[in-house]
Amino acid sequence: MAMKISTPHGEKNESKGRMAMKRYWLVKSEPGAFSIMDLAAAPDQRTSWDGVRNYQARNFMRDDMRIGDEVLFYHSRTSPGVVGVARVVREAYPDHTAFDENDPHYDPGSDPATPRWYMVDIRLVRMFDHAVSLKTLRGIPELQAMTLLKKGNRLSVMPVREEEFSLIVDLATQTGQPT
DNA sequence: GCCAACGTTGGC
DNA sequence: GCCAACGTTGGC
Repeated sequence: MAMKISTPHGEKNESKGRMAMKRYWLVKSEPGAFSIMDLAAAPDQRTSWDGVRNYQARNFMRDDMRIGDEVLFYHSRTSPGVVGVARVVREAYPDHTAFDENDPHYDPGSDPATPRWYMVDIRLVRMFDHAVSLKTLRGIPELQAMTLLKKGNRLSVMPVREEEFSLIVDLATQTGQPT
């Protein structure tokens, strides 16, 4: 009997011996809570992306994020914009901060036997010399389909198209960037 | 600091 | 299952 392989998106990215397709993401953080400077200063320039308490964001991390995927690091609220790139270095595992009643993200509904919340680990790849501001992103026609730019969007972990990722990295590399 | 938009909760 | 109330996010 032949083994059937299916994934949430119907892609054969786990067939044996086949290279998995690399994906691109964007994660948000309020710099007051955890900034890209904090990531740069962390041991091994690495952190667990804990505290996500939104099911859609959790599903992206738990079901779709793979080691090697690249991640745009976005600062929200304070001078909002993309400030650098990170990489997924560990795939989803239970977010233990949900079990800690002293943690601000404690969730009494999540118990260790059946964890409700998951996190991945990311490592800094590069910090941009010049942030690509939200205002700049809004001015670029090719980026208008991004979830990030949708009105009222509050997702803190979201997929990004490869072309969007590349374009934003290119913008960060250009000089004379309006801020 | 304001407030619109959103996700979650809970009464019914 | 509906939906009003509530707490949170995040741009401005």
